[in-house]
Amino acid sequence: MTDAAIKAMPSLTEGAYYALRRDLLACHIKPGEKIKINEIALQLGMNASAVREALARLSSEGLVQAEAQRGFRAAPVSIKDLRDLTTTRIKIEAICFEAALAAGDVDWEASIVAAFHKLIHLPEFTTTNGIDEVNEAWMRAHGDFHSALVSSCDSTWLMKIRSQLFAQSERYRQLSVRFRLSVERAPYIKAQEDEHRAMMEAALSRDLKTMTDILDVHFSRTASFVETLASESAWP
Amino acid sequence: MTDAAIKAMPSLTEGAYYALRRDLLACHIKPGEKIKINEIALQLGMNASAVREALARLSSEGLVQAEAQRGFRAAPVSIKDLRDLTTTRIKIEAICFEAALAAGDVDWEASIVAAFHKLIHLPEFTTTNGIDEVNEAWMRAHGDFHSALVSSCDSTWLMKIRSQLFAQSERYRQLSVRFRLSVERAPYIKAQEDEHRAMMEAALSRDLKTMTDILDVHFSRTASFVETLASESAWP
DNA sequence: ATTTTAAATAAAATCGATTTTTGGTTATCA
DNA sequence: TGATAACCAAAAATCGATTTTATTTAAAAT
Repeated sequence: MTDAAIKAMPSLTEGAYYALRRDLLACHIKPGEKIKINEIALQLGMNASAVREALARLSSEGLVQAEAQRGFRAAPVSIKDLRDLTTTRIKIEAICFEAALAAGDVDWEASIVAAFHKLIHLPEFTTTNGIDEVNEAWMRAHGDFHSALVSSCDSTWLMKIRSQLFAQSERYRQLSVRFRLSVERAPYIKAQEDEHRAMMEAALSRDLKTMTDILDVHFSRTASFVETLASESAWP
Repeated sequence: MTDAAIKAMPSLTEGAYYALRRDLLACHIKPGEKIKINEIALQLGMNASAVREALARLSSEGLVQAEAQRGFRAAPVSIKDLRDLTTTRIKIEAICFEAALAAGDVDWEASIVAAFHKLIHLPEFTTTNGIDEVNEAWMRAHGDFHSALVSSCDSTWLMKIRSQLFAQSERYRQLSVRFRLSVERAPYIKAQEDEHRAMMEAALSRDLKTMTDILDVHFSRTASFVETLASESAWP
């Protein structure tokens, strides 16, 4: 987030919140890393209090950990947490989709088709000077596609829970692409695209069972891809 | 929370957090009510910054609403929200219980039996000078019983979500007992006790289907009891 | 050489004061 | 009279400084 963008926010605290959130999701602040309040405040050109407040918010969301008298650190990652997160997401997303199905009309269907169309026309990864990065635009489109699938779900609470879990998993995904890859990426990308298409079709044909099955495969496969990379770079 | 208890907390912010949380759950701070930071700070004998930080945390939990430049207010209540919350809780609690069943051993069963035993020996309401209050001890025992039912669930994420929703619904329950009652309470209490017993039995006999059915009835009935009272005192 | 104690440093937590914004009130003008 | 503008008090947001706590480093002692 640029300085100008931060100043344009409704408040400095909010600016700090979004800036930190973005850095945390992008793993620019690494999992488990100490967050020095003064450093961040200096960096964002604001007072420490505003940063503290933003961090307090993020701690309730599970993106940072707060420990009394020793400040804040980026929430750690672990295989155990990734597995828990994944199984939980599968269940929550299925419930959201069930509700979405019940309330979904033709506009909902159209939004899925549109989101899918955008998604398949973007590359997932870009390679600059031999360094792999997730394509920001793809990331957004991917999030939008999954959101579209459940967008007609009218439960505020379910959607809030869902987006919280989604943020967590984004962090794991980001983490995985930061490492040099020994695994071949092409089949992974192919499988993912197939699953996205199958999800769209399941939604359009209002097939809950198929959708939940694909969601399970989709989330599980992504998680095990992340796990594979994790095992190579030794996190707990 | 007493002053001494606040000072004993690991930090002032944490003291403010728990004090505010308790007041919010007890509806001592009424839904939608403006929270004046300086007032709270004065009241708790600490600086406004500490209070702000606590409020920031609570806003992520959905117990308070934050609006830039116009501070904080207790999260509002509404029939719509209560209904959404209730259906969401029914689903989440069912998932938690399913996981608990899978991992539950005899210790788990014992903890349920123990929690139930404590619960039935406490009165839900106490009447002091004609004013109804929820019995603090019953509240705790009730929470403990429901926790016991899912205590063997090993998913950190599910349990975190569950406790967030539980806190929200406690607030609605608290709200309901603050009003003079036109509805007869005895049948409500009887139904509730029967359901608790049925839940225990369903857990002990490892009967998922029965449990989810009772959870549905239990949460729905409690919610409609709250709704009945709400309609008499006109909240949205 | 390793553990214990003490001092120094760095960071977090807290505070009191200042600035900014808001919401309400009064005054002014068409 | 009704709308607009200027003012004012209250509250929120932000800041800079102080106090407290943790961590590191150095010194002393076993």
